[in-house]
Amino acid sequence: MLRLHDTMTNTVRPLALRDEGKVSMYACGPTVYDLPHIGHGRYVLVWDVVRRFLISQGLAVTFVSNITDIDDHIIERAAEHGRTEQDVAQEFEHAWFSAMDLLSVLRPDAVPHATAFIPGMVALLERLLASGVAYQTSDGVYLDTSKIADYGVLAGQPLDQLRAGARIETHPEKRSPLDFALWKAAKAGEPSWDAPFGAGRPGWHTECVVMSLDLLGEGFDLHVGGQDLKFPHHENERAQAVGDGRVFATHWAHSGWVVVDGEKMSKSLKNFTSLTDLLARCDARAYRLLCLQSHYRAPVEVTPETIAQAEAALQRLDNLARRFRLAPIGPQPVVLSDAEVDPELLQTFVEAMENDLDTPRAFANLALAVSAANASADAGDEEAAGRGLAQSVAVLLAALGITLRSGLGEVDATAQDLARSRDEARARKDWATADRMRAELEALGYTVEDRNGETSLSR
RNA sequence: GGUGGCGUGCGAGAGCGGCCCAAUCGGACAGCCUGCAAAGCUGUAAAAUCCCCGGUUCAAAUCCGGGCGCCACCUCCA
Repeated sequence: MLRLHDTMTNTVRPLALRDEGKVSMYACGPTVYDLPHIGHGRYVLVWDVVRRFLISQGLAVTFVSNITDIDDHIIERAAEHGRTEQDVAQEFEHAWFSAMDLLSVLRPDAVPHATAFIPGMVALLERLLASGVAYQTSDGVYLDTSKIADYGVLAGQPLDQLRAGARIETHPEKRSPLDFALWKAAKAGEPSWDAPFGAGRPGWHTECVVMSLDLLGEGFDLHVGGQDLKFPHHENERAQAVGDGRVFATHWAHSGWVVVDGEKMSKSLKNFTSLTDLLARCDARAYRLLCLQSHYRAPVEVTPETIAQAEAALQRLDNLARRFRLAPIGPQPVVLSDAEVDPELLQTFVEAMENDLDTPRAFANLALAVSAANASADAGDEEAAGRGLAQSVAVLLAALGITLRSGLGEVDATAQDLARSRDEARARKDWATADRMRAELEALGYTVEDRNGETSLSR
């Protein structure tokens, strides 16, 4: 079983499944008020890899990830552009999923929208108010964090320290600076929903509890997200569930962030690139590979240079697929028990992955297999051991969400003729003509390689 | 102020007590292969303080203590 770092216990421990053979997993999704940026891409890739790996091991994974389609940013953006909140949310949700598709990130099994779960949230708040865990102020409903016994477990610091560090603007009606808004009372011109405790809209932390518990049930297996969601967001989600007397996620995992020149990529530092822009400029698989080559909890440096390095590494992998004429696998998930994979390679792969998702080591092992496959082909063993290894590499990469491209697609008639003429020229040792034809083919966008004395084309 | 983390070749980035004179990828150079290429393989240089100092140990990049430097979280943030 996969062993993952658990934020709550600060240990690496095996996933303990509520139902045998089934994994229930929740990731906080985007607030759709702007284009996704590279940091979103990384966390999404990390958890997609986890999900795919669990599936590859034969587990039935239910993955839920929400869309926050109402919040301050969306309202602000709508007001700026004279549009409705719904309109803004739809635009950026569309941009989000376009990017996800380019990245080969599997769609969640369910994509709950906050605005579709308001009644559940209202019901939760009524219960929390009734039991005294929440209280009402003139501008909404707040959670009384002092009523939550182990508040602060995810933050990993003592309560008084959290309070001391709280730099939130003072709010006279809040009982503690740590208390957070569950419901924001309606303001003129802003969207709102009716509720017994006054019209308004939900606070950010409220949606995820309601949606995750609704769709996955109490005590679901794994709640994931970026490190910066640990506190306050995840802490506050959990506080509401605990305050409601319910068992929340039993395992919490957090991924590291994207860094530029050693600094976290963020909007305020203006050092971010939108994911949409990145994917327009590079092979989306390269970004996945770059993320795979570092550990998911460590920061990863994303610059044009590191992307170019990953693209070069990918090229070598694609070359392998071309050499052995491998059929593409993916992007749908792979179940490894159904695939033919070199047993030794499979074992090292699974061992690395199960060890807190050691993708760098898993990839290093695959790279070794790539060399071995090529070497045995060089030795004239193209159809036996070499091919089996190459195929195994392709399967395991597919299990990580990377589909190799052989580039051996349709070659049009002109190119075929040229290739044939070139072979004739080469047979006569007319190198000048042959080289001119090679240049022509390259100009047409083909990669030209001589294989077994014949011109081999790919692109 | 508190909490967590990090510091490994030219770049990225593993390793977390012996198998490390430090994986893997990218880059450089050379050889083999090729008519020449491309692809590929092999090898070489690159970390002689694995930030520094001290300690534990038969054994430390890895553990402990102390420095120095950097980052993040404690506020919307993946």
